[in-house]
Amino acid sequence: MRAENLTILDIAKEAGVSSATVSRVLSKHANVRPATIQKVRAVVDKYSYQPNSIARGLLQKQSHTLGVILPDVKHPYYASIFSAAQREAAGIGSAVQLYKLAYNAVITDDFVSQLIERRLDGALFCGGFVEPENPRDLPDVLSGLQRYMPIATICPPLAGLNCVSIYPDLQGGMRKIVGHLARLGHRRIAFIGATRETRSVGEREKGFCAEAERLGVETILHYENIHNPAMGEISAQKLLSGRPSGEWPTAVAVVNDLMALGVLKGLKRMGLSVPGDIAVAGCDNQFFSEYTDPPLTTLDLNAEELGKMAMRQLLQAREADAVTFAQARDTILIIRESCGSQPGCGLVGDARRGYA
Amino acid sequence: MRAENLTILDIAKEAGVSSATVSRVLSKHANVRPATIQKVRAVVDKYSYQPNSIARGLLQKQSHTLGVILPDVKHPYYASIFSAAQREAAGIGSAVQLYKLAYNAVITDDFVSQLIERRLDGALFCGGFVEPENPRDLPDVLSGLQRYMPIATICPPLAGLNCVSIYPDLQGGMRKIVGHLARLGHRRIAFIGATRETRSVGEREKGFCAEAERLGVETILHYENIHNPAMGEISAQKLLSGRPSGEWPTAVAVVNDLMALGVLKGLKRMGLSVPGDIAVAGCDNQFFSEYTDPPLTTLDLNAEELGKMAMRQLLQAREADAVTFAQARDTILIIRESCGSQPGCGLVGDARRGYA
DNA sequence: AAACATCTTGTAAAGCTTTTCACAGCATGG
DNA sequence: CCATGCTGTGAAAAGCTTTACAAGATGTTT
Repeated sequence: MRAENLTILDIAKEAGVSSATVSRVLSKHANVRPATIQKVRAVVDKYSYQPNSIARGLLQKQSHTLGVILPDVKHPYYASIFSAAQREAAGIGSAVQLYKLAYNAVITDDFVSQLIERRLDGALFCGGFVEPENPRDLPDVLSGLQRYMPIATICPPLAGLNCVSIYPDLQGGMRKIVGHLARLGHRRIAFIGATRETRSVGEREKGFCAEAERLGVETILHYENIHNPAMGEISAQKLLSGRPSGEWPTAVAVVNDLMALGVLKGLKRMGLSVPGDIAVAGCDNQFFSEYTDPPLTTLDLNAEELGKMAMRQLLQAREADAVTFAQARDTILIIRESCGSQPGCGLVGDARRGYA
Repeated sequence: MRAENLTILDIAKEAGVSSATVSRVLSKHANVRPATIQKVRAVVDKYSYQPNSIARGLLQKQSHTLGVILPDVKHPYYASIFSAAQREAAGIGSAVQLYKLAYNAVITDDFVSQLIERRLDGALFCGGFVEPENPRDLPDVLSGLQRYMPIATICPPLAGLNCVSIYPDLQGGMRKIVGHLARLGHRRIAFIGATRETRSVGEREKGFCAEAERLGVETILHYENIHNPAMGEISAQKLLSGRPSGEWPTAVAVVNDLMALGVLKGLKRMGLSVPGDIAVAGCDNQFFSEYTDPPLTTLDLNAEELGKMAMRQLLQAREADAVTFAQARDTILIIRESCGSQPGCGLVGDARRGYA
């Protein structure tokens, strides 16, 4: 367990050269005689010497480490983002660290201090804590962080903060879902959402309502403050038992697939068939969405692409000095069976998510 | 974007004290006059100075960073482990980094070098790459790493390697499943597994076969080399179409819930009902297992507990010098409906997995 | 053969903090 | 009043590497 304490000096001495030469051999090979390279290499290999990247980092003012701040890596959406971010960073030899922050947490100076102390090369924020509708002093806190490292968020741009911002076009996505349902003949559609104050839910609602109005479809909005399967089950029952069956929606658009999983179960438990009695649409296209009963029609947000792009931009932001970059990414409607089928509508697609 | 370059020296000068005093104020407060503390604090706050933990790490030979090596953080089992490890480490102010290695990869010296260069405080390995039945030089490579940092694995102890090793009692778990199925009257049970050479699959098989033999139950072993939902679907069809329907198993134990998801779909597609025609049991108790159709009877490995314990032991291993620690953790049979129900068997339990 | 360019290598500083040691000031006890 | 011990603070070293600069070696050109 005791750490080996070989330093570059030890190697240099044994090879009969200076530490500078060893360093040159180990890094760039620039202007060092082949014979010397060999000599040094031999000693390095003999002791399998590993340079200390902490010392290097201190000098170069780079930690080769990025921080990713998420509410819950067990949630498949965030897992996809994190995974993609990791791969992108690993591509240039950087590592990613996970920091967890409750979904609706306030980002405090104390939290930000952690990131600063570690002198990360960048921070990627993703979750409700970075997208409240009333930002309070959020931009201030993040601006403070930004004096030390570039930051990126996976949500629409925050007023008062110039940073990288990559996000799914949720408004457009919800319009696709409403359009799809309307085309199937639904005239009264419910939206089951969560924690209304976040932009990611707000955007959905906006797109949902806008398209519904455009098409003259009646809407019902239902909110819960947690969006997991269990709450989905409850919300389905609350939604229906709250009104006479004559006023029930004929279709439900759920804020995400996880919650939709529960909605499906809730409806089934009430003796309703999907899509026969009520159509259900989700959002996220998780790996399990293809295997629900019935298979879930959903919106693919391409979380991996979001994570990859956000990290890529973040890594580039180190170079450039102007780091304002905002981009909404398109979503894809995945039509399966939970809304009834509509062959030939031209929107069909499938992106099966795999495991290593 | 430009980094703020305030050092402890700047703070010391402005406060009219030495850097040593500032350091003392910032860390332990031991033996420094209240008036001085106040004076220093004021300056620190004024500039919101953040000490550079890289420099600290260099001196203390600690990075306050742990590495977790996984095949795929999108996989819910690994996500749970990672999440728990992160929480445990965060509890003492350490961060975790994710390193990805293909499930059946060979751990190379190059890979290990990454971890060593970063002088991590420990490494937690979890995945097929650390549990081959024929270890080749795996123990050697890991022993090399171990001279720099303690390591832990979430799999049974590897011959020739002394490290922390926390793992689910898969043998015992499979016995529970077989026992449950036998009690329900099944006399011919299939096991659908994957990548047979890994211990995690080997253990399952061993427990499966041992209990089946003990109870005089006939077994069918079926292997695929990938264990995802899609492959589950295929394997169900291969399993049945490969033999006359008179020789079909009446129950199937699947290596994990993910694959079981596909098995359920495959059986349904063949027009078979679960559990009516064939019973299905999974393994892992994922969040979605409660929401399949029918809800999946499965084995809870308590991945979070595994991750938490492994990380806890790993963190402790830094202190102690003897780091051999092996522990099999018990599993819980979660009885739902996919095997038919068996009320009053005394094994019922449920552990709903939540999201933040 | 001298002057100059190029290549190779070493010296030393820089990067930022923590910690050891020493010292000064002060109080306590004999 | 002196010896002793404690408290608070500073100077300096240590931790390990990279890099700017200088210098020596080698080769080329006139």
